[in-house]
Amino acid sequence: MTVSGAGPRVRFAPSPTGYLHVGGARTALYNWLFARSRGGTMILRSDDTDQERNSDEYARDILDSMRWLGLDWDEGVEVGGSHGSYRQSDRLDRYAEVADRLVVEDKAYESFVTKDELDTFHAKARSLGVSPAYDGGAEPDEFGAAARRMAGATPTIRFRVPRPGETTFDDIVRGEVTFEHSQVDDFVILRSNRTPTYHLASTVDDVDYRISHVVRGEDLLASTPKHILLTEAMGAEAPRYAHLSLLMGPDGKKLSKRHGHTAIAAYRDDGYLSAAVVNYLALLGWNPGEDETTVSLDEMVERFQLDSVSRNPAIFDTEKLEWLNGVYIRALDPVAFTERIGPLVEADLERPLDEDERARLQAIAPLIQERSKLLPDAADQVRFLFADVAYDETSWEKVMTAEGVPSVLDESSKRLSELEVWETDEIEASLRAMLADLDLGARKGFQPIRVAVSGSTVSPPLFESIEALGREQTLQRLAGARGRLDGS
RNA sequence: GGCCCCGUCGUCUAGCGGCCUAGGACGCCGCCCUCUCAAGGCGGUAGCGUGGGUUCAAAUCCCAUCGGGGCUACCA
Repeated sequence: MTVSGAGPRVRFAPSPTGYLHVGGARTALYNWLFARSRGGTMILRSDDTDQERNSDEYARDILDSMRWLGLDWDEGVEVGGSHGSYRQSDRLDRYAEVADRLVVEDKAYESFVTKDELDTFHAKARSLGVSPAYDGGAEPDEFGAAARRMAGATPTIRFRVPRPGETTFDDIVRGEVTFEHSQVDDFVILRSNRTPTYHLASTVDDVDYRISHVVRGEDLLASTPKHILLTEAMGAEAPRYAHLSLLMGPDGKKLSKRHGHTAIAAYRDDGYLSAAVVNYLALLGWNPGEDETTVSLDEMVERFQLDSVSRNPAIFDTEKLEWLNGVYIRALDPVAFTERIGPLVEADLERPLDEDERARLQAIAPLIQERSKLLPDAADQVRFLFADVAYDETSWEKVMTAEGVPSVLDESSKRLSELEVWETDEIEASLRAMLADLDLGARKGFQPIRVAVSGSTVSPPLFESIEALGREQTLQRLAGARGRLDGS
């Protein structure tokens, strides 16, 4: 029996300002693994306070991608929960209320300083080589703030960072980290349009929703003292933090579009299996132990340890992902595999497969299954079975111009036409007998047939392919190749 | 510039003072298997950024240095 509230409460809080990318997905995964391995609660929150950049399309994509990866959530967007809305845009009043209360308690104050003035302040500080923290002390004299206040301008609300002082916290993956308050600006918590900044909204939610562990990207490490200070100002106890290192591109730079796909959905669309993606993501910063590489979500849940997550930034390199995808494709049940590739084959052919074709596809499926790293690879490999032969010129040049090819085509055609049973074993026996009679090696003898039948030097195993193709088509293609030879 | 984080094969990582002649996986190379291509089997290539310490002993601890990254918004 599960006691409510016994385990940790974690949240994944993406902003719908972009697709769910691989870095975010890894953060989501680690949050999920932590919750699931500790009997905790996974919460999905939408940090949608940036009106300008939000979009429904992104919001949709994030949810779809999460579900595709198999990462579910117990509370949050679309599933609800006992804490009200899990969309920050629904809680704007709450954030303003907290900000106002902090002002009343003198833990925050109204500020009329403009962004430009502060930029100047920071630039000056930097040129002097000193820490650039703004503490509100210069207001209102040094700036035009007094005038603005008199003119009735709407202020921002800034948090009053206690000075002097420092904030230290014990990060679960990084260990003890300390920030001097002299490095922390009195930061804006409520904009002049009464809208909350990330720091306020995120912190208020973490407090209100009783988040016990904040697992997020390292880009937020330096913001953590702000969040802790805010939390304490609200009279709450700060959660434990775990900052995950960032994902890099192959060149060691921050991962971005120019390194290839960063959106999870793009991997799904390219024919990756979610199990492979999730497995690969898990490996980026965590190892299952026992020299193991291939692990299911269930196995990960069993072994996951947040404090053993790596501190090193990891480079996202798709080579290993591709290999893993191959592993998962091979592990698929043949029927399931056929069901996955069927639609891809039909899309490729731009027509539906009929009953007979489906059966033939199912028959060769196991053979192409072990030859596919990506699902669409499979469609490429079986195209010749359902469409007209398209000769690959390089392949043709390579094998069809050799001596003795005409006789191989003629002879194989003759023998196959005389075959009584159209089955792989019979086909192979007959063609091997032909090899012996013609005194040809397997390579020399079979490659022309392969090219004639499949159009390429690379194909699924020949005899099975011939069986799947059927006698009529096989003979027709053998003759077609023969004709092409004579014609050229 | 300032503050903070990080530094083991090309890549992801194991390692937490002697078990390290540094292990595994991907990649790459070779061999085997073989009707092509894969898959599979076997073998190989390649690394503790650098310099100082501490210690009988350091990849493991300390310092410095170099390198990479993050933050430094009325963006999240």
